[in-house]
Amino acid sequence: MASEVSPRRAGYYDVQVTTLQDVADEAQVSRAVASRALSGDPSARISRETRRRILEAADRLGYRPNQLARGLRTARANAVALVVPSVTNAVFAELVAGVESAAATAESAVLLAQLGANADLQSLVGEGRVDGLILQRDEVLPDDALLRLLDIRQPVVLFNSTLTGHVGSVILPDEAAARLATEHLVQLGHRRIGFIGGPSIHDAARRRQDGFLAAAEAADLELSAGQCIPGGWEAAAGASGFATLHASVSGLTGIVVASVNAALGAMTTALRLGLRVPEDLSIISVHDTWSAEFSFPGLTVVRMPMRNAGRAAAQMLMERLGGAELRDIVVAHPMPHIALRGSTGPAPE
Amino acid sequence: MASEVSPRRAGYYDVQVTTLQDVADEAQVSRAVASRALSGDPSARISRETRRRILEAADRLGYRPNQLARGLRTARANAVALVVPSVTNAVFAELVAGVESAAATAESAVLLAQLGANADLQSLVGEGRVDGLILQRDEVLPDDALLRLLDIRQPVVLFNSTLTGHVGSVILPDEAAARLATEHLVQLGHRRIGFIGGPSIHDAARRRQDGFLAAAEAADLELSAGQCIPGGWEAAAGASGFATLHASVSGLTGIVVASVNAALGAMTTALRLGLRVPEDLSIISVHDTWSAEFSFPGLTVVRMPMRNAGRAAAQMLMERLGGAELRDIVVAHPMPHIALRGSTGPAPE
DNA sequence: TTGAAAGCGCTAACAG
DNA sequence: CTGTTAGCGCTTTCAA
Repeated sequence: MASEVSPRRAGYYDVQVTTLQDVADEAQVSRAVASRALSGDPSARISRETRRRILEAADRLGYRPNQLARGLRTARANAVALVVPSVTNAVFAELVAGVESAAATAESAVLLAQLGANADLQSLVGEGRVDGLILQRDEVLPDDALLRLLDIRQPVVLFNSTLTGHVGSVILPDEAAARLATEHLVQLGHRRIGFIGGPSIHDAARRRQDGFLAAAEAADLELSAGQCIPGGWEAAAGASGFATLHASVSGLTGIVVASVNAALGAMTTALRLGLRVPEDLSIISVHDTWSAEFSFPGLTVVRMPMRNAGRAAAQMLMERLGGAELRDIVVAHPMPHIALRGSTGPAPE
Repeated sequence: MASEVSPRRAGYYDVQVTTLQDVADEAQVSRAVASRALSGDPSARISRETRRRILEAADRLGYRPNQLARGLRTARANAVALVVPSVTNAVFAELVAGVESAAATAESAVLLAQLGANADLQSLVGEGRVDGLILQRDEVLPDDALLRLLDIRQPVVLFNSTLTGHVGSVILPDEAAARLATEHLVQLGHRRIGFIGGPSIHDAARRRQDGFLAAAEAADLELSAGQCIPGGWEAAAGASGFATLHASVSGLTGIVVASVNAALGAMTTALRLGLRVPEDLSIISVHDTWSAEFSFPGLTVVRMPMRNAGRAAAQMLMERLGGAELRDIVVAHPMPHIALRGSTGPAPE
């Protein structure tokens, strides 16, 4: 009874897969009915028996819809792209997980991509492979260049950046996180606290600096020039940032670093300079990764709701594809909270 | 003169993009000619003047080919997937770069994906989005399950695994790397050297263990039971591996760890146990990452030709798509070599 | 409840 | 050298 999977014409088209037609043949119905039955749309009126036959046939033949054909027909790729500066950055592990979980709910695939030097979203998004994207800007692209980059037909959700002229951002509670980090050191008795920020181009970096400054002011800390400096997100930036800080400001007993990779770089530099952590110097940072857990000493960090932010970003994008408008939202749940490890301790003396 | 970009029918198809037809209209030629001119195929005989007009029109209209339509027509997605256990693992940074560079040469896109618990290559590859894939197996999937997973129509290049019943692997010089690492410790005077391997399920782990054992034998080291143990690729595995090793074997002055993340976990555990690195214990590992550079002490590692291996994998896959056969190859260029950092030093006494 | 037909954007065979 | 035509696999009217 089971009919053969139809052989395709030879020639340019020789990838033989089970098509909808094969399923329809097997179930003795037309393509149209098979399509409706498999779409899962409950409003499609199909007899119980026919639907069963079709589903069985599809199952027996191992049918998978061709997403290229489907996408061509419906003008929907059923995929979104998650674009980050560097996919191998452990900071993104939970972000990716959040995005994937929300996308899976909407039966959309997630394509990961890096925002390389030859940043060209057009080639990614302009060729129909994705319906929209979630983008984390990198350290170097200035606002106007980013805005030009975003001048595409597809919706874009910015991850942890707001941009004048663009609506659709998912923002983390950066200010609160940096404040919390600073307060932690203050509570441990630190009075001379330095701050190594993110790339000054990045608004998240500004928010974290604001958080540091607010907490410093609230605690009545005096900040000398050069005690609060810009840096970057990566280890090298943290390393050179700490070297600068150490050379220009004396007597620091604690530092807040805007991001975890930079903090690891800063801590290593401090240790190499002969400082003891946390006896001489406490270090705390924002974001959690396995590398913070497995550094020595373990790095105390403020955990951010990365997973939920990723989920929110994907959800908002999906809703946009369903017709809703993009908005700017803050994901503050769960609130930033401290993962206490070994890099912070009481201020010396 | 410039004609309007044609408005599409309203309805389900309302994504308005510039199509080939628009370019053809603008250049006053047929779609077919426009297609040939834009394909870049030099054997397509088109008058210089016509080609110029078409290229200009495409440029003026910002034409981008719809890859879904193209893929549907040619049965080629012009994309390959790179599937790894965890995209955020820094070990893959160079692998990704290598794959992307080779894919770019073939004008193929690279889609990154994680081999999650719900490992289902079918949904990735069976729906026409990619022409083939490069796969790095994870720690848990046994051979037979992997083989079943690979039972797909599209070609698969395995990264650093060989598998009976599957041809098409790109292998690193694991044995040489582990041997080199061990020899490095021997040259520093170490005689009691432990080994924390990868997941025993993984043939790369076996090769690295073989390298360790070969070097140990060549140097006439005596190995007591439990001195060479299986572990895993990640930090937690290295941490517990070291704890086991430390508890069961006394007097070790050096350890070789099969992979860098695990080595960082092992080193941290050693430091937390009060051992000094490298004064009491030297640690060396295979693979390089920024985290090895920025650990304290810096982790001495054996660098592997990850970038070239990635490039080779992608190249082989592209050639397969062009009709060639898959093979099993070893990428040993540049040869494994040591990046000397602070975690290794002369044996104590 | 089902089927016939059209067509998404593109490329390749073939004819002119 | 250029145009006509057909059709990749799918979904969605529209008519039966």
